[in-house]
Amino acid sequence: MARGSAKAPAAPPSDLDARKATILEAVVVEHIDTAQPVGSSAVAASADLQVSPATVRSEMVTLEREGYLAQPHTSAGRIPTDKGYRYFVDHLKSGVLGNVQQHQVREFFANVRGEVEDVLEQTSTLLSQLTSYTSVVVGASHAHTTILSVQLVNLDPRHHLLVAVFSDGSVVKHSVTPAFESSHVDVTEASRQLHALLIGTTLESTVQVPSRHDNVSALVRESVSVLHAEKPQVDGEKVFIGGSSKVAQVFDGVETVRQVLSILEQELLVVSLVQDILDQGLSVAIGAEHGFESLSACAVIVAPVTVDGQQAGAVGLLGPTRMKYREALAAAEVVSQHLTRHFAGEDDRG
Amino acid sequence: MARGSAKAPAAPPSDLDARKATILEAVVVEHIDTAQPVGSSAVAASADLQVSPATVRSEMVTLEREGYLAQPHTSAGRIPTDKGYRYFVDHLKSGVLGNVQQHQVREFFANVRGEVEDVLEQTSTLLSQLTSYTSVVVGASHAHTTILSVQLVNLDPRHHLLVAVFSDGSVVKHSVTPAFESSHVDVTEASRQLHALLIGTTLESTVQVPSRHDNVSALVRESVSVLHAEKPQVDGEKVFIGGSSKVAQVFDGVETVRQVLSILEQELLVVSLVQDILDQGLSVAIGAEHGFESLSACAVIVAPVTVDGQQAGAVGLLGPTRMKYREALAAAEVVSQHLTRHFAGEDDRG
DNA sequence: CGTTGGCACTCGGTAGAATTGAGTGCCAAC
DNA sequence: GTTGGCACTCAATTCTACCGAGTGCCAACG
Repeated sequence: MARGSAKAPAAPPSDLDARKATILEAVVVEHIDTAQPVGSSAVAASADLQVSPATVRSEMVTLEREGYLAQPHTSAGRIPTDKGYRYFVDHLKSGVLGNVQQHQVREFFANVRGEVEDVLEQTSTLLSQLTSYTSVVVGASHAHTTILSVQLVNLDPRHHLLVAVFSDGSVVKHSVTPAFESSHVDVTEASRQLHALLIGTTLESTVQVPSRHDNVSALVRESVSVLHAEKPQVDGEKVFIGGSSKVAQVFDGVETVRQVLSILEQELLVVSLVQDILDQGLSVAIGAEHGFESLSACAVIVAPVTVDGQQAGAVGLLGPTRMKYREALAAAEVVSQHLTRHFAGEDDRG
Repeated sequence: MARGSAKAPAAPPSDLDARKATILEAVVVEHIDTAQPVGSSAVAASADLQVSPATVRSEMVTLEREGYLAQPHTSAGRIPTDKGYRYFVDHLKSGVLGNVQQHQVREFFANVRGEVEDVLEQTSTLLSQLTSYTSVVVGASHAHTTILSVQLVNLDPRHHLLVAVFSDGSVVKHSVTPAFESSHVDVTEASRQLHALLIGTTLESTVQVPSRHDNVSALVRESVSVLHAEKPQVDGEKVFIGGSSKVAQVFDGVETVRQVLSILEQELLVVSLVQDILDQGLSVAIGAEHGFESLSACAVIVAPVTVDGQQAGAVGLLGPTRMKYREALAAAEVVSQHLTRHFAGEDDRG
């Protein structure tokens, strides 16, 4: 913004005139870099607007009154508020990844192979290394994928294992422990029936379960219900968190570190955090924009990963509100695209 | 030690006389409690030995000379060295868990159900809550368990999924992506052959793979090799880490926190750390006793979990060298026993 | 001889005072 | 509207003094 030689006063979509915008940007950039309050003279020097510190100062009072900047105390420089960061991010020209990092990403995706889970896990590590922030990779739900294979395996007379394979290559296992004992033959038969019953269905489709009262039917009923109960529980979503040690470098204050780690421990929270942000149509959530009280010192960047046009997962980055948005956004963007392409490629490779 | 009315000078297995031992113990206890250097008068007051601070002091110089204690600086109290902690731990009468916590553990194991992985994960959370330290639960390797079921599922013509179920209820999946395309029929046949070939074997046993050159045989060969390659890779060991946020509370110094988290991120390291300690026959590793440079500020407590007398996993706790050994040891002990019993119970429940 | 009280000494931690300096707000002048 | 000048503010730094916990040493004591 205001970087180009904008001649028309065609103000940016928001309500700041060009000069205020430039000043705000300068403050944000500088503060992200130094973590210090930034003063008028620094702004006057850095930005290419040819005005004196005094002028900058008077603009700053306005910016402060309007909530974009704050002063830790009188006689200190200004720091951006969450609103200030928000403006900055909204008006950010999408950055480009550094060459080294671009190379690193390409390298990674050229060589990565193996199970989806492994890829996602490694991706989270990659993303964290790229950015020095903690990364989050949320794996796709397989709610919509069809079942390719179901099998009931007999562990012991009243202890069986239901194993289902989905068309996206994911495997779900669940124990089935009915109150009655079953013979090997019964289990095999149940397995056969389950196979016939469930192949080609999704976890969302309803199936006609047998209502007879023999052991085999009971096994089948229990298996089906166990399998379908799986869905709302985890929705098949896996979370991979990379670089949680970065939290300790990037935040100051033990208490903040503890709180952030504590959230990261709870995978369900992380999933819903990421999903919330995506649902809001955002790619960045700053401070209180996500509903998490204890993450108010954080900014979260997310980028969806799509398969067949459907959102099937996401990558995210978590850092302090003064994180390097340009780089981090670029990294998340690039990685999510590569990931999307990776899965697409995998699907039609055969 | 020295707590009981020991009449004989039957010294403890190590080389400290009773009074030195008492003093050392007092210093350790106090320092664990307060995190401060402890002085001679404090020791004289706390321990039930009826001597003056001066005497304590003169003993302390000896203890320091012998490497059990250290002084942060002149005119400060003493701090235990790793050797001091070691002595303390070696002579620790095994403590008992608090009532509340005992109850909590019993409650937990009475109600816990579900897949092994879930149990282990929840156990790690439990253990961390019990102790306020970060916990580690290492899941059993299934190298020795037999294969109950093998299946090759056709995802697309050159993309298949090998799913194996083991007698311990674990499931392994692995993609098989041969260079050639295979029909559905071929895959089904290969699946059938694999089943016949592998059922009842372990990952360690060698099997006679067909040497013919048709597609099906090739599929079978590739599947078998892929499955057996699984073994050394991960050895089926899963790691669950609970309460990593505790790291931030329990250690001081951002750098330490970062280093510890950084280690915890690398699951393989954690596994080998735990295994190393167990292999040494220890239940506690203090400071440099485990080989990990960056964990020199830590103590690690481990307790094996056995199934059928075989070590099949372990639980662990990670804290600062000045951790509450008695409680933590008791917690690890109790939880590992419960876990052992849990798995035993599960096995013969049917 | 081991134990003890006494005592001088050390040195980190704290509290207060003085100082510095970055940065502001205001204002008069351009 | 912009600017230089200027008085003012206040966190951070430095310095000083001092306190006191704790030590090491020693002479005396049973």
